[in-house]
Amino acid sequence: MKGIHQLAKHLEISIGTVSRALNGRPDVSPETRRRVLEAAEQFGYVANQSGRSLRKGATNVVGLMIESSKESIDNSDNFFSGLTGGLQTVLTRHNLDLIMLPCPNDEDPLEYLKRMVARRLVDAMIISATQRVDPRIDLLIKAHIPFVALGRSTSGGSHIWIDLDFEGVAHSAVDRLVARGHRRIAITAPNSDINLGYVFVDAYRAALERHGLAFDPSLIIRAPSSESGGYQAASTLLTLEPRPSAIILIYEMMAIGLYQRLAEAGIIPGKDMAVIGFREAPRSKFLQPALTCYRLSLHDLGMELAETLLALMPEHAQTYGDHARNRIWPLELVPGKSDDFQQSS
Amino acid sequence: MKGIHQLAKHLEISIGTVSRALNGRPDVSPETRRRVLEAAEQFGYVANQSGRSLRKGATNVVGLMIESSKESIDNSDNFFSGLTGGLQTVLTRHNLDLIMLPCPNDEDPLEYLKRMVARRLVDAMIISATQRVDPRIDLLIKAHIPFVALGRSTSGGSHIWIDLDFEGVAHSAVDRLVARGHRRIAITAPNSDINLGYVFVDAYRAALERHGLAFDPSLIIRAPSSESGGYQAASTLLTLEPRPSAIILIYEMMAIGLYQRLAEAGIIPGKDMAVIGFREAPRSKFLQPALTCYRLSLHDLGMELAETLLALMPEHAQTYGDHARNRIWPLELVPGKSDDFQQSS
DNA sequence: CTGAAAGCGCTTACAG
DNA sequence: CTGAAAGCGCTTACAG
Repeated sequence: MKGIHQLAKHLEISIGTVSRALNGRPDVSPETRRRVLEAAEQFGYVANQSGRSLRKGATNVVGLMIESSKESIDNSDNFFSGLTGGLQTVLTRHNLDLIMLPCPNDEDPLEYLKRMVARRLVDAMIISATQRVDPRIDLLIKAHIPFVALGRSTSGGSHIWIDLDFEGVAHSAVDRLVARGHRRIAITAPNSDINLGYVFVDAYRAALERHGLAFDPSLIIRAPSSESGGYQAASTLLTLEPRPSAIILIYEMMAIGLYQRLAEAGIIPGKDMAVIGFREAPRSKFLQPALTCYRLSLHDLGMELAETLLALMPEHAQTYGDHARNRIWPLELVPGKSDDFQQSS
Repeated sequence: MKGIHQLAKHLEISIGTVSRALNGRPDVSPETRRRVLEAAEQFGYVANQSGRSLRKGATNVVGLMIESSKESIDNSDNFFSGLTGGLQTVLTRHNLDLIMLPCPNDEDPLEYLKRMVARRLVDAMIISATQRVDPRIDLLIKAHIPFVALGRSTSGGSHIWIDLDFEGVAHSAVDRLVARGHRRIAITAPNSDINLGYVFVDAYRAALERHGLAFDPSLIIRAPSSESGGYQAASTLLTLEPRPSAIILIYEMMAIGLYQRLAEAGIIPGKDMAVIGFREAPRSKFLQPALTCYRLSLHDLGMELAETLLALMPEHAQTYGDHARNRIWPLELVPGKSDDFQQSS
């Protein structure tokens, strides 16, 4: 005999009463509850999740899908460990556990997600690194699984998402550079179909237009979102004629490789070339000169993400109902020295 | 009606036969199997994990516990995304899924693990960042959960672990520096109770002894295992009298902050100070001068970890039985320029 | 080769 | 306030 039966037998009461006591039901005498709680603690009894889930039709687990094959994640500077902290702060309050579901590199993300959803391992889901066209969204909608997409997409439509304010960053960066006299401003863009690439490029274009600057497609430098990608991007940058006087990066780690490649060419960021990075990362502050970049609280973003997800879960909808909306997450400028370079035109 | 019943009804056969067909049992006619597989594919049917787990007494899920509060992990250069790839390569072959279990910062890791184990969310477990005294190990032994510890510990005893070859690195680094004439060699050590700190310091000490060099406790610089920790460590280093001519880092990201702090003091690694880093990281190669460090394949380590774990799981023990042993994982020297500095004594 | 039935460990109406 | 019983969705002896 094991599990709840064993505990019930030891206490000489029924398993129903044990269950009720453990689950905080009101219809249990204080004395019985005390005995049950005490015995459970003593024996380290915790309800078997499978039995519980099967009966309740819910797992009390929220999944965060991670695609480690996506370089944007593989290299991201602990984006997820920041995020999970915030998520858990909120989820824990409701006895929900967070698990991370890493999609194997050699498995199709859609198939992986399909499998996870069908198995009912989790009650709700967060997906990230949304693609321009992302069938995962259609799948989750069809499966009626509560979910929030971290990142916009052209897929889906009525689903809920939270995304970083790429437009705000693009406009802020372009404004800053234009104010310093720059007119040939390059940007990097991911060479994948990740949606943020489109958003960023479009916003950059709009910002240029606002300043009456012509859009030159050759100034969009496609490169992997990694340190090496930054190195590659700098190499490309150096071949452009006439050479741009400024560059905006879309991804935090690129600055590291870019600085290196520029140094090799004898070009000093902030002196000979204006550089604006993307998200502020622990590494950023050790770049010389300090990188101008944008700050966001991953913990707060994680909390918001959790609250938004809860708003979509029937059981918690009333508490978090007002969070069930799309949201653009702001980033705050952190001025550095890397864009000090003034262009005399 | 849902799940297997729905599928069985549609096919006009019993749920038992559907289950047998889906699970690849031999006692199903080829024609029936074909029909079942086809219908399952069409309807996207996948067995509910809770029902399955409850009946089988196994979840087919392996957990990897992550403590994001541990700075050694929080800052580690995507250590885990490398590892999970290797783990999944092996686990997928046996239809086991890997989930990552991030312990919330504000929860006691032991309590968290206890809860996860009691709930029977996973069949087996990998724990990492083992402490000198690590009650998680005793817990897992007592619970009879198959597990592998990534890292040694004084806890437990008969349990299975895999650990990096910190001794090998310490000896190799000291040998290299001594050969270049260095006699005052500092090392960094974590300021937590993580076991690798003890192993590393002991090996460093033994290596010094081997060369007839005196051990000076003031040359052990305690600092957080992060970029900032490297900065702090360099600050401490600069205050030591007489100043050490070489330093060995225990953690890959420290080099970044250390380089910065040394630069501020006008000290060039490889020229005025010999520096040897620990694990080779994507960032390392963008350090100037190139950091001498040690390489390991996280993917291979992940695979070995998975094979070792499988050896401990009753169902797979016969296939992987010979993997059920402790293992020191080797690292390979990657010579850079950061320790070129010769000390004329 | 297939079906009917038991039972994995829980939670929750229902009856008392 | 408590107990007895049903049933969540599966898998697997068992019988035929």
